[in-house]
Amino acid sequence: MFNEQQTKLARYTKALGHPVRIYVLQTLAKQTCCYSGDLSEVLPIAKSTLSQHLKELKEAGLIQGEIEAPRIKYCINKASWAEAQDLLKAFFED
Amino acid sequence: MFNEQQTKLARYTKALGHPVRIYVLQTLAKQTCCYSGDLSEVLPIAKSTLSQHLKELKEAGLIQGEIEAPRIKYCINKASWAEAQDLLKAFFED
DNA sequence: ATGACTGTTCGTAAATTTACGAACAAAAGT
DNA sequence: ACTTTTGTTCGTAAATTTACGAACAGTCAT
Repeated sequence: MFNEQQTKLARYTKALGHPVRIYVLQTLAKQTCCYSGDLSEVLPIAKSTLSQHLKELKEAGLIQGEIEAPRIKYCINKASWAEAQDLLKAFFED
Repeated sequence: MFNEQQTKLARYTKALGHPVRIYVLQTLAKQTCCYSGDLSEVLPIAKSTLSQHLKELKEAGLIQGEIEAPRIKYCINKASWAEAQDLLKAFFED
């Protein structure tokens, strides 16, 4: 029923659909990358909850985590980020 | 904790986060407007489910319904549509 | 007034989301 | 070895989302 673009767009926007995840993505997009702990210090939620949000963003493909023991450095996944941007651009340009 | 823009962006993207709602918005953005029945004929979901999705889009401000008895004509809410577009543009332009 | 048509609302159920603290795991430093 | 640091996973609970059919509520035509 739905084409690839519609499905992808829904997946990306769903991942964006929470203030915490918007904040995380803005932070990662501005500065290159950051650690989970950096976010945890600022955000008014439990570490475990943040971890869940990061997992969702990871599963949507928007971010990726690199191990930098004992921490994990999270960065934007530039390819997916660009794809989401393109899909949204096309979406609004109808 | 979150500013107005982040909250709004999350609200808009959350409303976009479902294939049915993406489809509806694309349809409304392409053609000027359409009736619930037109969508219902095409979409593989119950009328009542469609009605719920339309309600969500309405509550997010993205669409509006005009009574054209006995039907309801749904259209994009251009102001909110433009706002969502601007917020997303700014979001990706960081 | 009685049907036919359109779309919403209600009641319900299953799945998902959001959130927390506690427990756990991996790696580094002591 | 043991402790500290970092972050995930587990267990759980409450709220929300998605979906359906049935019932309802307007409006128009007969």
